[in-house]
This record gives sequence, structure tokens and C-alpha cells, in this order.
Amino acid sequence: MARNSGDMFAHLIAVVRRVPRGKVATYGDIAYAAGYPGAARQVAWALHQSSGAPWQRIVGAEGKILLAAEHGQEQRLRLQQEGVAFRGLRVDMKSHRAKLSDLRRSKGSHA
DNA sequence: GATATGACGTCAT
DNA sequence: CATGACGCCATAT
Repeated sequence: MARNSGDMFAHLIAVVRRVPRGKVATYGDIAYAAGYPGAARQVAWALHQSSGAPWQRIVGAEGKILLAAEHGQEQRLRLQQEGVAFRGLRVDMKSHRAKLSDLRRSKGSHA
């Protein structure tokens, strides 16, 4: 089976869209949860290519915002508006990092 | 097909 | 914590 990049982006974006409001995920987490460990860079590409996805909820490792200055400012503002708390220049991942088990597929644990 | 680039991640210094 | 280096993978030229 081919697994073309088109499928890859679709899966990546699907996972991105699963990140709940008020929470965030890292590029690596998205790639891993989508089934493409190591494709963290492609997550960024997927966000470029797609529109409508909650790009603001995707941050770098340790909750660091990687976007360029102005866009980074916008991302931070948007996250704060969603209720995400910051710790210096990073998101308070300790409280706002989405769980991989929550991103993998809906369903999941049922209690 | 090769080289350079990028909203990455981890490790070493 | 900042910088440099390497690994990873798709895109642009």
C-alpha cells in the first residue's frame, strides 16, 4: 500500500483536529499519534498545506512556540484565549499537553 | 536524481 | 540556557 504523502497529511491533519480546545500537542506527538514517528517536520508542512486546522495548538518540544515572531505572538494570544497557560515563553505542558491515547483515535478508553 | 530548505527532536558542548 | 551537529522526511528548484 502506498502511503502517499497525501495520506500522510490527511492523517496528520486528522490528529491535529483532534486536539481539544484549551490543550496543545507537539509536532512529534502529532506525527507519532498519526502513525508516522519521526515525521514531525511534515506536521508543519501539513499545517501549511491545509486550512481550517487548529494550527495554534501545535507547539515545539517542551511547549516552545516555533513560529516566526509575529505569527508566534498570534499563536500565543490565541492559546491564551483558549485558556492555555504559559510559563515564560513556553506553554504549561504539564497541564495542557494532550495525551497520545486521546489523539490516536476517538474511542478509546471507555472508562 | 542531487542540493537546499523547513512552524522538528534529541544529544553534545 | 545558547549553539552546533546529526537524524528524519516531504517539498522546491
